[in-house]
Amino acid sequence: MPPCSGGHPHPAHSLKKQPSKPTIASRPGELTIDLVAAAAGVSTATVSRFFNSPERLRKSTAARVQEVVNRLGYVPNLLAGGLSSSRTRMVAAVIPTMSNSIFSSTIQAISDTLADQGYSVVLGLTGANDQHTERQILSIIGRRPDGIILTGAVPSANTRMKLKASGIPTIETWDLPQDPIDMAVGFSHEAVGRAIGEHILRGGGRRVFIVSAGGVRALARRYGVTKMLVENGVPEPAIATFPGITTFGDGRRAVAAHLDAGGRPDVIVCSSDWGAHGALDELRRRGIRVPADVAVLGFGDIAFAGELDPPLTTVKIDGQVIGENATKFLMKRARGQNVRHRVVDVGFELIVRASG
Amino acid sequence: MPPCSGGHPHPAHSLKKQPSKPTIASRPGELTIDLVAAAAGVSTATVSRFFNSPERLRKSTAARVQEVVNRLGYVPNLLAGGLSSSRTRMVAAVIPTMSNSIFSSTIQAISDTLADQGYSVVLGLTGANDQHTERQILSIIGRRPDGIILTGAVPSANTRMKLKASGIPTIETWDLPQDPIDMAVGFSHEAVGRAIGEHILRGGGRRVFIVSAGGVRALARRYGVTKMLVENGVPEPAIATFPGITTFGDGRRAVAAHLDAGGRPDVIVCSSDWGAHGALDELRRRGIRVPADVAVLGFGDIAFAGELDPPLTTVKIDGQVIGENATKFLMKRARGQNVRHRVVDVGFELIVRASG
DNA sequence: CTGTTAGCGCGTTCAT
DNA sequence: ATGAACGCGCTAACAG
Repeated sequence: MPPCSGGHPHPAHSLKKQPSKPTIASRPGELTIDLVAAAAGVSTATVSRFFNSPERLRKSTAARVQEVVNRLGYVPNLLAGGLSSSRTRMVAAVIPTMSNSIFSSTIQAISDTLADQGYSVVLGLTGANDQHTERQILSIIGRRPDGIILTGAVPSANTRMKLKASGIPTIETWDLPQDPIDMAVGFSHEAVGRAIGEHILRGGGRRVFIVSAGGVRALARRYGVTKMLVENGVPEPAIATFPGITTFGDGRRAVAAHLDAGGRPDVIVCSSDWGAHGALDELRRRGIRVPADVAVLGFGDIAFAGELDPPLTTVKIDGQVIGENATKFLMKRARGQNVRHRVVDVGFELIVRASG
Repeated sequence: MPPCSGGHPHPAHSLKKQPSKPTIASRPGELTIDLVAAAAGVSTATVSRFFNSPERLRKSTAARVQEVVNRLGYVPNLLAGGLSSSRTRMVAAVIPTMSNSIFSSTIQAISDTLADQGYSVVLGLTGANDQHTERQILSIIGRRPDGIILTGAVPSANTRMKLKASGIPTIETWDLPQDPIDMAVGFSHEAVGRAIGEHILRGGGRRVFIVSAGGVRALARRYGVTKMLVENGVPEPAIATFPGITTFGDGRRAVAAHLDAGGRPDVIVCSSDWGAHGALDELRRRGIRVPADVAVLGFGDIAFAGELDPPLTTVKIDGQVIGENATKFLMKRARGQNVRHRVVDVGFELIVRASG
């Protein structure tokens, strides 16, 4: 290490009291709009317009700016832009986890629709049991996104208030809350449950076994199924619950345990296709035929649900449509337009295949 | 609607020329640090310190600020904070897609490790074929994150330059680039291929069929396998390639087509466990025994690889460890420390199960 | 331990 | 069609 590596080693003897040799907070080399403007021989406003409303520049001016921007490799600081304009071109997506999330199609659709318009997605992962929802949402509000999309996470009353107070357009998805924070795009989980119940009734099933996740959404579906069955004289289903998403292993082990304990179901309802997949697998190993001996129903219509053996009967939710609707809401709001119908029911589809 | 709802309904008759009744860019109700400071009877700096270095405040002062913050529901504007401090407390994660991505464990780990420290993750989805990598990365650079983590995406030479020029710490993951942009955490795909090749040699396989994705990583693995086999007198494998991730359906159909075309492999190597899963399924339908008639190998060790029938032999990468190492790098850099070994090989593990 | 003050880089009036 | 100047909300010296 050299004893003296350049710069001003002895600032102590600087003359007088320089009123403001300002502290350099940013990296020294940082390229700013002023530098670009100077290099192009225009004002900063012109460079700003070049990026935000190029149509208002004379062609020749735009070309000149373009050239300098390319040559210098200037990338506008969106932080500063956002602070100045209070439009950050960010939307926040709050989901429980990354892993085999049923919500990935929604996030993907949001990102895809918004990327063209220069928007980015900030992720808020709350954990399977929503332990960290409040913290994540606070941190997100601090970033002042142009919109917040909640999917899967169920905010506490306190958090809901903070969201409302923030004034940030908020969209709850994958559900139809009784009292929306702001806007909502989803479907009724209870209605899904009822549809499954009706399907079971049509098939004449009577000994129903439900493998379910623990959240409020899965609970609503369970409730729909059970209500429909009980109201029609079918005995109340047996239930196994798991925290978080029902996995392949969960489905397999739940079925194994139930059978080993003497259960003889004629219908197995799983709260995810993963669980149903595991159930199918366990049944096959035991030589129990599907659907001859027992029907198996899933939820989600994952990519290969139709390619399983036998193909899986399940409920399909169009996560992409949910995402697209959510961004439509956001874009409207961004344009200052008022959204009339603040709740959209995208429905669902019971896809009957060979498994039940 | 009341005809006149307060405020200054007739600003036209304001006296003289107010030098600057500044335009209100932000929402009128926006709560700022100054308002909080005033309400607490302290200076803005004190409120700032309350959030960023509370230990430097007298307990009683902190309590007073705390009370006001709670009562008013103040959430600091991280945009302004980031602009001022040039630390945004954001890290960007660039990945191809959300859906059944092998990288989700890495992103999850990054988010989990960083959430405590107030960091958020911005997502850059580039598409399966990296069409939009450049645009996404530019938009990300504009947000001045404290770090950029590249996983799966393979930036063009041009984009690599922009990343370098940006001065933002950048970590390439899930690979060991010959010429890293900055830092890297990953493993050698070619080495994985060689390990698979060795495993095949040990098992005596000679008619190998490879179902592979199209990207450069999968290509490297394929190359490793092929080289190892050919160097040891095994005929060059047959190959079927698919763009993007190899899915369940891809695996199933590739195997079906290969068999229908007269292929009689004794080893099937898939570039994802999904593909291997599909292959297993197709083989079972055709009454071909695994591993007696043909061995099946996967890649990724997805959650239920060990629960398939038969359990799947595959290569396990610890995506979580990759994510943790990446954030370690970033945190070191954030503290201004220099990172000594800028490339970490996390290795991989060949997990031999019953399928081959 | 606390207050004062000068920018951070940009969008946005308001002139011209 | 372009320029000048202010301030978005906050952090970081520095002074006390």
